[in-house]
Amino acid sequence: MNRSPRKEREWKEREARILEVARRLLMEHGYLGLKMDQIAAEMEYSKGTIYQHFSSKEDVIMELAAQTIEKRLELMARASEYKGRPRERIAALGVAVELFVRRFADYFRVEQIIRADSIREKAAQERQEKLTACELRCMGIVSGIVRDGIAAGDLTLPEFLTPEQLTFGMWSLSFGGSSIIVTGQLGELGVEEPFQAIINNIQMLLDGLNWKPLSYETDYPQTMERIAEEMFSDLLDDARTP
Amino acid sequence: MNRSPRKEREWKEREARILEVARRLLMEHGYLGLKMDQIAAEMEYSKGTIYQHFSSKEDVIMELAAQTIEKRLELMARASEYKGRPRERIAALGVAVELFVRRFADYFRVEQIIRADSIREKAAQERQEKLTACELRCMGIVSGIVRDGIAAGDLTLPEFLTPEQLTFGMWSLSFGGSSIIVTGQLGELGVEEPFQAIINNIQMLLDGLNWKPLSYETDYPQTMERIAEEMFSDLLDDARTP
DNA sequence: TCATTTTTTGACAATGTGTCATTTTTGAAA
DNA sequence: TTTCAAAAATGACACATTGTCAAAAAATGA
Repeated sequence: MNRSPRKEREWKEREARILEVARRLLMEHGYLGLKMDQIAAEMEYSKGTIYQHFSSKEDVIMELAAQTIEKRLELMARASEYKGRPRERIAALGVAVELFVRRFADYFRVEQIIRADSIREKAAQERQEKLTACELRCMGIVSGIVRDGIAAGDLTLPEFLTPEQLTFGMWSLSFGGSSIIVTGQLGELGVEEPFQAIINNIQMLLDGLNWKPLSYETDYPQTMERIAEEMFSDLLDDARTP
Repeated sequence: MNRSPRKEREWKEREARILEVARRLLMEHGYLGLKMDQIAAEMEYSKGTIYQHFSSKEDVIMELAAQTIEKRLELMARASEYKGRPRERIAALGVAVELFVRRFADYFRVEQIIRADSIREKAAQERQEKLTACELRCMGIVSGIVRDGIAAGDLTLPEFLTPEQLTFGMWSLSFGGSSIIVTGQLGELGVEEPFQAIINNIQMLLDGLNWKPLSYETDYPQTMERIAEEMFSDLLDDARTP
């Protein structure tokens, strides 16, 4: 349909700007408060033009979500490259995911929104698939490391737990915890340092499975500190002391 | 404002019917597909009457959510009464929550929806507080049992994990896992028996913390089976074999 | 320069929420 | 049984927002 040398670039730039504005407005006013008219106004384009890029408001949000997951996938992929024993690589993933949630809290809130029904359905097919594929690859990275651990002889799973089920467990802990954190209602509950709590709970889970080296045999906090500095220095700055 | 002997009963009955219809429509068509007009039509009342009970669509959903949490609190409170060692009582909570999610999957999806932004804000103040209070009491039940475990000498938490943080961990695992299950996209990921997986992961977590009796010292699956039959026979029927 | 194609625009139809003046029902006193 | 004021129910309406599309404007290139 479309062909153009530099037109293509301009088109992409504009799409990026739409998403930028949309993300800001979404964070400011929430799902119900995001208005297509307002996006158009802030962009100094008309609504019709926005609809040239996206088929609906939900479609915009879906694309924001896709960006989210891609960002996380990127960080996780980076972390999984860490040279070390499998359990240390899991710790590296922990660093990645924590940094992701802290540094891109807005991204995460978008993920929350699209999980609530209906929104997914109204988005373009293509975007949905992109998103599902990304999620799958994220899971794949984790369960790959679990299998590496088994192969290395560091981990023997009980017969009632498959690698996918363990992955699901860590995923649930991380996702559920982050959801609760981001949604707010945590302050009143007296949970200190919730991010650290997620990581510590995962450590205890892995200890329970006797995944070597155990948490008291290795200084994982130090390892994670090092990983953060070595692999994610670009994202670090103030995220450590909020 | 209102006073009436049997009027009051009729009012409550109608409110219950509104919620019943709303819940069904919400489950059928999702958040965006829930129309106040349609609720009115199915009720054979006019829209204005619905608005006498609820200030907005979001307010209706919020009340559905409050029912959700109340239901869960009820089941959890029942489970916590189990006469046994603290870790067994945690297992009882596991039974309760699993039954809750399976038996009241629709309730849970509502909880999902209200976590996505904005909806909360548009609901009546009173309903919001009711909901937060319920959540707090749910957490309280769990951390109470954790403290009982410590007091009984069955559990010694490492200095880096408070009872609230452990509670937060189990909560995240359970909530996150249930969210992922209910939202669907699980089939493609190759996770078998996800409910059992949640429970097993929690068991491994508690083993990692050395909470006695450890999972291989006691037949927890059998214990849970028994608890289900003794304490929750009214909810059991087909929930065991889906 | 001007004809043709592409892009942008914003008025508009469609849909839905929440309100409120008007109508209907209720129930107690006459 | 009739009467009438208070309470409850109604649905037309005002308003907001989405998504569309014919018309206007801009870009292209001969």
